[in-house]
Amino acid sequence: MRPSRITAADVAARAGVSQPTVSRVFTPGSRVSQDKQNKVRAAAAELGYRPNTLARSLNTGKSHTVGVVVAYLSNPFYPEALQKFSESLSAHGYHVMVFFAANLAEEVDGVIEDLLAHQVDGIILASVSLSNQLTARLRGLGIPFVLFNRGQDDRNLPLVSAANFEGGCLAGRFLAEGGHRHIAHISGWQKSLNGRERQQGLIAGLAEYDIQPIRCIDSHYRREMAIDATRELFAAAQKPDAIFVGNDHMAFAVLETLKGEIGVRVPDDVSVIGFDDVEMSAWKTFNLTTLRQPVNRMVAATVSMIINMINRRETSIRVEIESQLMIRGSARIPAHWSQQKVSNSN
Amino acid sequence: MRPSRITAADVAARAGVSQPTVSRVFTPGSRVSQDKQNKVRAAAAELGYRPNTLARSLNTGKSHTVGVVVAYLSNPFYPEALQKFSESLSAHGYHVMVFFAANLAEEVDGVIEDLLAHQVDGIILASVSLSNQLTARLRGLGIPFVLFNRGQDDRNLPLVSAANFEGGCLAGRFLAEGGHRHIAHISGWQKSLNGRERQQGLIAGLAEYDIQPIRCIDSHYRREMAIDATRELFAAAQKPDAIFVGNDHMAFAVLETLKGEIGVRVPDDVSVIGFDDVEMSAWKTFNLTTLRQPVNRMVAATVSMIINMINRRETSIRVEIESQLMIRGSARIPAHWSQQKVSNSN
DNA sequence: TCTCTGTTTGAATACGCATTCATACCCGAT
DNA sequence: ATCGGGTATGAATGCGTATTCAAACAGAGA
Repeated sequence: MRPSRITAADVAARAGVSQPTVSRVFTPGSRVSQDKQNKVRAAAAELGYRPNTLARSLNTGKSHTVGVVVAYLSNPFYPEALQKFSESLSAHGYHVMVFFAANLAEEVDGVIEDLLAHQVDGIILASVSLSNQLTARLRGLGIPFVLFNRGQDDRNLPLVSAANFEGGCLAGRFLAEGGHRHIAHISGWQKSLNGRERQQGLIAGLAEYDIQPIRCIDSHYRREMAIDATRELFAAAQKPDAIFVGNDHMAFAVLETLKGEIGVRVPDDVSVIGFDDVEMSAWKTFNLTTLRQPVNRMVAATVSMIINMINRRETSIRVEIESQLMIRGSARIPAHWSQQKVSNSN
Repeated sequence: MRPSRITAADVAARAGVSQPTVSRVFTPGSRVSQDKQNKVRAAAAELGYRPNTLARSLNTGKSHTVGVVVAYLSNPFYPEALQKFSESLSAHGYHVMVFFAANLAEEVDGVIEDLLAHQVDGIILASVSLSNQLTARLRGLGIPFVLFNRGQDDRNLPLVSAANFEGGCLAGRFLAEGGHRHIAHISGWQKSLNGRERQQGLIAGLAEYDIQPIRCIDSHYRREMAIDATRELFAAAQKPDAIFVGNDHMAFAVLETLKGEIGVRVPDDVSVIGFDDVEMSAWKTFNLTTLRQPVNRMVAATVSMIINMINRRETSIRVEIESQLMIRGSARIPAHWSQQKVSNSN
């Protein structure tokens, strides 16, 4: 009644060979005479045999499984990334075990323990932070992990992210050159490196024009908080003429609030710039000018990094991918900034 | 250098007991004297021991892993569902292995083979169809599976879905009573049962008022096709005064096209109703009247169904969950239809 | 014909744990 | 003191595969 009743031994008996021979037929790299190989394959096909991955993993010590931990999926950037992770890892012969963990340290730790018990070969942490204790533990166990889109203070941790600081700079310059002078920032979580770097980038970019942001509000990458922040900005005496938002997900909420509730025009009265360039940003409804995080490239880099680490091969440990400004309609376009092309090799 | 160097035998040695005793300590249901139990737990803690799930699975025959196959994540209904699946299954002690498979039969088959090799205990197919050959195979192997939100012609397959026909009816009645007479349908994929049932429901609902839809266009649940369909509808002589759209994801595209491109007002000129009630539907930008598919309840039903099947317990095989009309602002509200409450137990 | 490489192959074993089975043990009842 | 019934424990075994290791074999060169 159990699945996979038929074992290598069954196939061996049917094919008139030994079990190890069957094993070798299904193990790339092993040599078996063409004759026996045919017999084995025939017998396997007739019986519907598939090698039991669990047993295989048990004595190779490699599960060919990668754990992907993600905080949440309501920001559409992560579904996009998750799907690409799965597809890319599958193409490399790895299976994906997904876990969700909000950024509570205990929760993450529990999930990691779970993954360890499952003997995953590697772990990808998408937008999830790791306690120092846990990174030490993982290192001690020699199990590779990569942070995706979420740096930490420890600059030695393997990381793939966009060039957040430069992106922030770019946003700042673009807004400054667009003639804005009262620029606010609805920032990503300031306890995440991403959030801080983008903010610092904005400040640096504006500083080149001797501008300081009129206000920076930490909205934790959360939609509701971004809405509140928007209201707050426009309740103040000095209202902004531009808002740089920590990610697209919040930027949508900001746009909505500006147009639907506050009643200002975008970009005529207020310019808005986001960060991520998720698919929705290009929708006519939002038409959001934003800094692209090239998901495909980021995922590819992460996957190749983790696979290299699993195989104990040399690999770069930190990859920062240039983020490109996608100029659309939500922010005034400075005269001499040409509309940049959308790269197809995102 | 390998992960999880320490085994039950190591712990046993350290605690001065036998390996089976260690095993029993970590196997709920087994009895061990309090004395040894303490010693074992202490030793395990000191050594950082975790039972190796692979080895455990190998001889229990249960991997405590469920495969979740999903077609794509660009429709936000699926990320929501996926996250809930993962959380719910985790809470029940199961791990989730995700796979993506477009609806090409070969692709799905390959993925399933992969899952079988991994000895998953059960499979959830979210919006993915199964070839007859494959369902037979799975049945033969005795491995449970449940179709989620995607029925097939074979009415004996385990399925959880919303009441699509009734939902379609409801949409039809609501539009008819709202005074619309030129009602079009931008439908979901007509090769999926969902898509057909919703359409048939609409037709039946309208029939009660002696109305026939002026047009039904199959847009395959695809955004771009929905946009084209919208254009097509308004290029015709007889333009619709209401559109029922096969899911929210397409409805957003329809709204966008109506307002931004065709230049009609919603709901003044045209009413729009969607299906799903994804989170975005409640955003002020869309404010979409739609038929709710209660994700939480659907996921809970699916999970309990699959777990019952895994444990060879009695379980209902088909669950159809009532879909509730969420009245918002994208469709004219008939006089005597009261604003329905949003159930919190979604 | 004989020896010597090089290739196939099977017997034995290990991977880490759960599970039978039999033994040792304990306490109360006789 | 003896016995019975229940519990706690360890030795042995098996899950399905990959991997030594040695034996069997084939062919080449002498």
